[in-house]
Amino acid sequence: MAFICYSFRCDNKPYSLQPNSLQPKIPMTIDETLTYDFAAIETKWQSEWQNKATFKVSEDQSLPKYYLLEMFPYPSGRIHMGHVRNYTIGDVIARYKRMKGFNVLHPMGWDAFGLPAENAAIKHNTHPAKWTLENIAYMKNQLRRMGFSYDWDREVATCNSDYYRWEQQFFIDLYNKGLVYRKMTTVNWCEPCQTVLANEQVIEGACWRCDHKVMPREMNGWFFKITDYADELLAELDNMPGWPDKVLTMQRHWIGKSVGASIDFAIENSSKRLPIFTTRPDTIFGATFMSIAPEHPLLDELCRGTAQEEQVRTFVEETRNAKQRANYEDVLDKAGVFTGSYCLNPFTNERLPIYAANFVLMEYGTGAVMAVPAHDQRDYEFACKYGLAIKPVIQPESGELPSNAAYEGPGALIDSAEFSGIDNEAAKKAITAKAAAKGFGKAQTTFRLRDWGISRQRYWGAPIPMLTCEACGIQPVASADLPVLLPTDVQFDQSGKSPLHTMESFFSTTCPRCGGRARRETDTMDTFVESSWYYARYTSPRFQGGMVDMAAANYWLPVDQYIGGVEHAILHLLYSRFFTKAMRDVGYLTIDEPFTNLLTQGMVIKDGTKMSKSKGNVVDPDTLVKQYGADTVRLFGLFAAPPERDLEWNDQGVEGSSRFLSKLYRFVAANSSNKQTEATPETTLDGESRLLQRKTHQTIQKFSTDIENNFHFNTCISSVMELMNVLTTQDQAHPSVVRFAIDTVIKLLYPMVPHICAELWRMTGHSESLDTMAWPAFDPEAAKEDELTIVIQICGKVRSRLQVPVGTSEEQLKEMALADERVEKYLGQGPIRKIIVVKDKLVNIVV
RNA sequence: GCGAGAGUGGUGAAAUUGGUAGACGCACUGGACUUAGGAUCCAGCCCACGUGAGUGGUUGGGGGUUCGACUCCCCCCUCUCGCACCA
Repeated sequence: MAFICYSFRCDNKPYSLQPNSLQPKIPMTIDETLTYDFAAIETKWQSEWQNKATFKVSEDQSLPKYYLLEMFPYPSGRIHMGHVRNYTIGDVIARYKRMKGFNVLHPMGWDAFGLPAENAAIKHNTHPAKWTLENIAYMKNQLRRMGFSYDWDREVATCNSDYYRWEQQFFIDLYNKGLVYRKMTTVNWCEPCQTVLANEQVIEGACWRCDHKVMPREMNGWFFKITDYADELLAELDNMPGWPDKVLTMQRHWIGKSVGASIDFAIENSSKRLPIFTTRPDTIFGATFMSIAPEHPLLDELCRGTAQEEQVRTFVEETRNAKQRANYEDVLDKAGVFTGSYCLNPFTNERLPIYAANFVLMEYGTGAVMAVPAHDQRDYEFACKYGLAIKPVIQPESGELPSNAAYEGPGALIDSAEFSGIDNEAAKKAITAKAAAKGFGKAQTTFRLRDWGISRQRYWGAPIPMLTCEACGIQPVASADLPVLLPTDVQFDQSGKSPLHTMESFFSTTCPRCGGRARRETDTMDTFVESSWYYARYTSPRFQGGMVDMAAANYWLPVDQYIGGVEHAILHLLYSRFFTKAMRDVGYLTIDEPFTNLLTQGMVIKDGTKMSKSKGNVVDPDTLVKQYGADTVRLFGLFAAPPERDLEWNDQGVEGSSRFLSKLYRFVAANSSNKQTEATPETTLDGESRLLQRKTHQTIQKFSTDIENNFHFNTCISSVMELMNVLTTQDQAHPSVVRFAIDTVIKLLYPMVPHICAELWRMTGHSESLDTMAWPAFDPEAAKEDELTIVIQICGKVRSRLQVPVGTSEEQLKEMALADERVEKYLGQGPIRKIIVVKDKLVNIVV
């Protein structure tokens, strides 16, 4: 093939061809036709994709479907490198799956409700809707500029009433099913955000959004009964091989199932009973006292009139203050106080003093714990501090009981009446059974998971479709009255308090049941409610008959591949799983789980830490795209690290990617006259032609394997770089082989860098669209090596190498190895003990 | 404290079932072409010794299994993430 050489000079005069070996193999140019003008190319193809609606999809029963989804962004103003990485990974998969013959759903939308909009509105004296919509317009343009292949016809913005009205309907559906309830309880309050947070939104004791310490507060709020699904949410995790173990583990832990028993202890001189939950009913004969939470509702009654009453009240007050002061990491020293009352162990009738203890949590179990200091470390420490009895009832199989700690391991029961001698696991069942038979206990499973509190005291969210009638009490809004529109004519004050709370035109309404005066709920829903079902809405985003059109949902769902940050391992991913199950039970969906495969991509970091404005290490995608083009930015993000790992941003690395694309462009452009040649390789080839042909097929194989194997795009790209290195140096190869190699490179790289590939595809004379091209297949025969390098080891150390034809027998290899000069040199001393031959790999001679 | 994951050149990272450690990049060094080079091309590039051929060492540290270990087992160190007295 001929190489055209131009110099890259300001005067633009080509220099003459030089015959020496230093002659550039790749032409350099600023000639208009050969310059990689990424800006023009990218704009051109983006317009074409948009004008031709290339990525618009519909339900086509004749094709296998593939639903690819990336976590939709919050329209904060501009996209950041994390978005770019997330969406690039997704786009590669979407384009790749299309080439593999799938009908690919690849939608995009906006998680558009939320606090930043409201705060920005207060600060700039504008409206959250305006701020949000402007951000969406800007960011959408940024995404277009990246060349992502979305079906924009399915775009969804959750702040649109067309979206949230169905969420309100669903809220009512859940209310009617008893899966929504209202209660007064201690909630997590974030003062700067002026709102309540769900447990999942409290990270290390602080607000997930503003990082401010969360304080307890007594409040009324609406709850989703996610705990009704705790068992299913947990059990299904065992059946989700497409999710990373890390996420499965985190969810298991969060749901936190404990199997045990609840047992009622009678209170002395009272008709009331004190129920406890324990995972160790086998140790009940070792209970020597009772611990209850300072917030326990019976505490007041237990201490009233006793000598200890004053002390108890002081203790409760002090504990509350200490908890408020404490930091997340602090474990308070165990402390407690005798209440003055006793309860009775139902198995022994022993009197157990009841203590209020600061380490007992009211939110878990029953808020009361039977204390077995011999077999629980916390109780042990407490007993030591207050001089309470320690009574061992489990004997370890071997060895003695520890003298200065609780023994929490297995063993046989001792001093436990008729259960003595029984293995403790068997005793758990036997003791629970007896308690149940006698009517003072039962087997019980307790979860760590709490119900999801979704009331938010802010404005910019979906109104909760409930009201309180003066006569009928709490009522859902009538379906016919939906949506409950979020009013737009509102005035904000600097405090952040929601204008809805004082807006009579909004909250003043009538009861759908009796027509009397009623007050609307003025809290709005947690924005995580919107993101818990958007993936379902994308299947039929304009459907006016409900949340989803079931036919479309049945075709597309579940999501085949979901991609997003691991920070949502619990929050969003747990809520979405719950929503899918609840939607199924209401009758909107038929699936059990929303996301078959989950890819949690790593963070984009720079200088060792996550990019953030406060650290001043952010890289702006716009600047990069302007400087290098979208394809280069995409390529670098894919090449620098595998998707699940953190990506260290490196400006010089971006240069490298840019260089590679320029080189590719120049090379293909220089060879684009090679149009007439058939793109099929000839059957018998030799020399450089054979070498290039083999490398091409090997690259298809390697690339296809790596993309299927956890989307390891970084090694995919290196394999194409290797092919390019061969392609640009083997200038004696037959034009048809070169042509085939070039076509292959373009097809392989297309999902990653679609603009340049589309351009080169056309430049090389193809009339069909690359967007609908099939993924290249490789010929295993053509990929086969003729010769192999066999390593010769002596005692495991590499001493020599042999070039042999493929298929050389083990015997031959052995002979050749022993005949090798370099081997002889090493075999001077000692007899050969053994020779290990690994076919096509190595010969190891042990002396 | 409990749970999960990770430690490989100057650097980002590669290494089928245990079988040539460091592919592919970046940075760096030398050279070519140049008025110039931040473009492009050629070459070198794990460490130590040696002009060289070569020799020895090297995947956080220490042991083990094996003909052979980045890979498997045990102990230790460091880092990251999740959980936070869950009875």
